[in-house]
Amino acid sequence: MVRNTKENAELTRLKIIEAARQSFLTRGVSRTSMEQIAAEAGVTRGAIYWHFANKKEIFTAMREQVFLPLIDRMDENLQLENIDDPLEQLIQFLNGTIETLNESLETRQTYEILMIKCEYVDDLVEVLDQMLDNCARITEKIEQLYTKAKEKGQLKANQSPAELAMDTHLFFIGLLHMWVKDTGGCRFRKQASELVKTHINLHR
Amino acid sequence: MVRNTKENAELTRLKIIEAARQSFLTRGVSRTSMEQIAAEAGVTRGAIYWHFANKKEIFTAMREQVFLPLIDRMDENLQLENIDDPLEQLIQFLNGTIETLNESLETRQTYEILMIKCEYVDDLVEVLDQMLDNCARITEKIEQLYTKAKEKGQLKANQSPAELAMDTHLFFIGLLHMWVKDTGGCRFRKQASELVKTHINLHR
DNA sequence: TTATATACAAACATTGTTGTATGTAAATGA
DNA sequence: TCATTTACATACAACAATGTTTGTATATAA
Repeated sequence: MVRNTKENAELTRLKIIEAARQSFLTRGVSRTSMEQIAAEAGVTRGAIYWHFANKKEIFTAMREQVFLPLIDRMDENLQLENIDDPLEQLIQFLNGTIETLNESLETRQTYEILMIKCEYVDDLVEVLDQMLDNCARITEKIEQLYTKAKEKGQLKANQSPAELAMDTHLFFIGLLHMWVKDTGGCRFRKQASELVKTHINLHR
Repeated sequence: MVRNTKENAELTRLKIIEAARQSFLTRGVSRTSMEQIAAEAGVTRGAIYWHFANKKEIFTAMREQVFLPLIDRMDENLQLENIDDPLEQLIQFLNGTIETLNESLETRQTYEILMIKCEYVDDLVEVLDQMLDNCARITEKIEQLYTKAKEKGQLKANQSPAELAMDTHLFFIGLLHMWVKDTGGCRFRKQASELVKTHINLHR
């Protein structure tokens, strides 16, 4: 059988992405060859070059598979109307990300690849820029929550929402990095959500 | 001239490391070939293979050039005797790292390579482990400082030094990452030391 | 002063990798 | 039903990279 149906074709496309993720994870993005991805997916390079122009396109597809839904989730999760406990909302948003990491293998693996199995050079620098933009958006959202919290008197005095948001955001970036690098699973992964609560409570 | 003196040989060794750093920075560690490093250093691959067994050894040498002195600095900078303002000491320690990044090009470049131009696979995973160990040591030091601060009544009540240390450490990891990724230099690099002060003051 | 080790350069052999071009059977549309 | 895409597999060409080997002029030590 040389030609598959449309559905099967989409299936092999997904198989290729999955195979790429596994290969990226064990060999790193640069050192992974198309041949290795093909072998892992049980197809030939021909199939890959049919679905993707090059390795970067597979990489992008893999990334979007995880991040497009995540961005959607963020947008709906951080609606500002009808919030009666902004700080609790913030905790749940941050811990929601941790939860996703815990529950979804592909999310976990993709984060790990993006953080420590990928070199941001040439065409991939734009990916970094996108991630920075995303970070800026998250900081804004956090700041809005802190503003609400301040209005409701949840915060200690003399703390500006902007400063708090930056502090929380940097904390969370650090936490995510340690969470991902802690592949042993002992030091950070287990207590991550506790750390989030502690952090927010420092601002109460 | 085929054979150099000892001194000149050491000089070419350094030239090779420097060339590697430049190449790693622009092409990433994996995509950098020995030939490219050689060209950048103005020597042949023969010279490189004389001084180093492979690319990983160059990488390690580059890393040690920056991190061995840095660890020394940390050890002497965080002596616990005769501290009368632990929180101020902590601020100065953290900002000292920021300062080093600002002043030393090679430190800056090495950090950037380690963070976003390097894939931690195979033999390089041990490098990650070393970095995690180092992180743990730093957290300990920070905790000791917070303990001192608590003894001196510098902290708000009901905050454990261990929790504060973890919070500060994660904050700082996040800050360093954003500092490095902020190659434009606008968003984080300029206000980094202000952010550190703000963060610590949140605990006062 | 001479033998030997040093600090490389140059050439070699092997293997890996990429993109493309070609082939082809089956699915799909008219 | 037949022409045309589609969804791949296979083969090809060209290059890139690595590690090793060999060659060699010169420091250096004895």
